[in-house]
Amino acid sequence: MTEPAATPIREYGGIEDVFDALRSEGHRVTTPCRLVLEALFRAAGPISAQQIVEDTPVVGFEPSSAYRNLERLEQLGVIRHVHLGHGPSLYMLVGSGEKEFLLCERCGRVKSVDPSALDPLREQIERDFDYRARFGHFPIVGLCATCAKHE
Amino acid sequence: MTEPAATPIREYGGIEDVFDALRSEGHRVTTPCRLVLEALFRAAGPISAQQIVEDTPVVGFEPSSAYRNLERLEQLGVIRHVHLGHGPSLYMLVGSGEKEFLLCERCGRVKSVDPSALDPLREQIERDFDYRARFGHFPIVGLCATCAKHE
DNA sequence: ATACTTGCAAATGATTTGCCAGTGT
DNA sequence: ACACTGGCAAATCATTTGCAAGTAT
Repeated sequence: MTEPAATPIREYGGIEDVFDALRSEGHRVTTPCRLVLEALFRAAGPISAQQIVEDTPVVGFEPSSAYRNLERLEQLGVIRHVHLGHGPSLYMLVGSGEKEFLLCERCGRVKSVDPSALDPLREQIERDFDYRARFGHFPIVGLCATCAKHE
Repeated sequence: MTEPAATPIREYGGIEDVFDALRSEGHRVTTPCRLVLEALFRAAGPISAQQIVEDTPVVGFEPSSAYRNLERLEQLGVIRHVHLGHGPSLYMLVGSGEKEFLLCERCGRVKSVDPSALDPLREQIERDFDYRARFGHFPIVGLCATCAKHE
């Protein structure tokens, strides 16, 4: 692994701040760490570890390194992941608008909503079942309007 | 695979009816098919393919056969499965009280509830998001009362 | 300098598939 | 009889781990 980063990501803003924050907390900002974060900054939405590696044309950038960095960054609260049905975990940056998800298990479409939009639901679940529901890690799964009609 | 079935399951009632139903629809009731169904009839709750094989001391009963039969039986509507967080799919008989689930992602505890208990929730989700939520295949995930306190 | 990280290969866990032999109807 | 199934081995997919070599601080 000797190539420079694929693209300077400066224009997305913020990534250097993440590097600084990591360093100031005593963590090392290594090449794979940077590549993972750059891919996540580049991404339009939640992406898999495999996508992160594929979207990064740097020889020697290994899935295992991506996973190790994803785990570390998640523990540090920089990123998080969601399980959308079957399929791999999808990772995203924390902070850029916390979201919770509704997944259509027929067409796979994902609706991202503001947690506050689900608060009434959460309250009802809390009241009825004494559970604090969270839909940011595992989404609400069902059928979207379109697919519900086709059933 | 030449051994007789591990245990006669007659006392659980109903399994012979399932065999008859399968045969009358032109499906073959083979040894692995019986073993899978027997394990599911025996089980207290949803169990994994691995548990099914482990709970069945019949040499030559292979995971692949268990999976093939689980898939078939599911397509026939005899069984279904749920994804409880990480970990393998858990299979159960259909009909013996349809349930939907709430999973505590901290302690792993699962609460099974009658679908009707979630209908108000479903209505709210339908109203607010135009989604028909179903929690029988993917549960509601969050924190149970106990774990919510410890957070 | 040195502890933390990596690259790479091999292991893991859940599940699937290929293929030919076996069996339920 | 014969198509549907099974056993078994190997493949797949997502992810993890072991370990010696590399590197960020």
